[in-house]
Amino acid sequence: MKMTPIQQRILIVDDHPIFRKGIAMLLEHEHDIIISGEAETAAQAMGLVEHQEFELVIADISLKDINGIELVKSLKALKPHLPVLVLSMHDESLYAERALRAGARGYLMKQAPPDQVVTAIRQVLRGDLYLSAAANLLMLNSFVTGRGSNSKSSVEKLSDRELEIFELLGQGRGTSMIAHDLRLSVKTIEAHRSHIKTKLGITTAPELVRAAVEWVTRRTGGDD
Amino acid sequence: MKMTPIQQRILIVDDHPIFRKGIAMLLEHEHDIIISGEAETAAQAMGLVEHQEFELVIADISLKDINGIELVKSLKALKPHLPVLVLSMHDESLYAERALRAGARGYLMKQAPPDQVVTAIRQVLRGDLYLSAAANLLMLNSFVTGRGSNSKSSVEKLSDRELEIFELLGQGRGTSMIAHDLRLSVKTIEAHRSHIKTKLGITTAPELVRAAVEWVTRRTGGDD
DNA sequence: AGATCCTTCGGGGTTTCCCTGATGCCACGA
DNA sequence: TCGTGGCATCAGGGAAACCCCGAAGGATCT
Repeated sequence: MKMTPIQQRILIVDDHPIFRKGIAMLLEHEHDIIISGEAETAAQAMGLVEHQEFELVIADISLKDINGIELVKSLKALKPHLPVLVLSMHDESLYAERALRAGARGYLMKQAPPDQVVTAIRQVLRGDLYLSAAANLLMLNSFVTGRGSNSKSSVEKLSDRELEIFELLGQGRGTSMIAHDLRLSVKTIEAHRSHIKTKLGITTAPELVRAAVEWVTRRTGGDD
Repeated sequence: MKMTPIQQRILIVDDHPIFRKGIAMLLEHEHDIIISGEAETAAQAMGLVEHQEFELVIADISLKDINGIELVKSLKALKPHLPVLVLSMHDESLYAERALRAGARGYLMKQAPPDQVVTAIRQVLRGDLYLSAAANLLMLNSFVTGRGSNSKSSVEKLSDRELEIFELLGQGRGTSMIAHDLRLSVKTIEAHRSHIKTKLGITTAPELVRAAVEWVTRRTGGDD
């Protein structure tokens, strides 16, 4: 019998098996923490959360079915007190802010050193917020300038849902495909497209796709 | 002393520490394989390869300093017989072809199941090529149709007119716009689009635009 | 309590997409 | 010289996407 009275059960949501292994390895020597669930998609994650108890969810931003931000919202709706730590692969303050607004309790980039990851997990488990240093600065910046103002890359002005659709457009997905992915009406996607165009000052459909593709490749294959 | 006569030394190049841990965990029980080097950037990797001996390099596509493809080329220049296994986040065809052309001996996506990763490592160590199933199909497509002389970026197969239209598509021009620009019938542009899609192995309209945009941005702001 | 987004859709008209041809043109080889 | 085949040009017609309207239920902020 050990001294550890309660083990903190964690659910990992990430579509990269190797990455999940990495987290597992990090927590190998933290005996009071145990990974008691893994999911590759948001849908799987929701299913697990419904039937099992967890003390923490670690979720990636980019999942296959839906955006990680949406997953955070869904989780909040189902289990308001279940803390979520959000991981993202390529920094960007954009997602940090959205993640916290959606109810996440922490935000961390995957480039973070291992000890920082453990720190973040412990901090969120304790009930605190965790923001990595880089995200921290950017958050401050965006609070000072007055919350979602203009000076940014104008993609900032998109809502969560709009951004999600913008990204899918940038991956070469068509309207009806996206509607199917998100289980929404084609009409809804059309409305979002229209709103995105307005916000970005774009007038034609092909220009919208071009902007989306360039934005996605800039953050996926880019240097920034 | 164990029976293992030679340990295969591996260098991992990836800017995500957690991911490197994940690979390490996968190879924990493969006693003839050892991770004897880790690097976060291409520059670091080159430094290590100069001073140490490795039997295999596992490299991510998206690094901080330069593209992983360029790293493969540099490694080939320095150690022509050192095999490289390339990992990538979530795209598929675009980089697989480039990676192999640059001299990589294998291509794998990070979504791959753990056992597939081990298989890939062993296969490349043995001297074989490794292509994941999804990449496989796309490569076959481009080799079979390309056969012999070219097998270039497959955009080479487009006729002059088709290439012209492809470029305009990549600039975000719509069908009717292009028709007007070139003083042609909309029907003609539609025919060209259709032919381009066939030649590039593309099935949907949005994918065509995405391919065109990526090609154009790579050509104007590009690397190779 | 009102204003303002966000998100979700429908109607209806216009445009684009896509499949199936069809017509000249030109080059290459049997 | 006569196919054969790629290239460029277009039409018809049905399906799908796009675009301009409107609208309703929520969330948030003032």
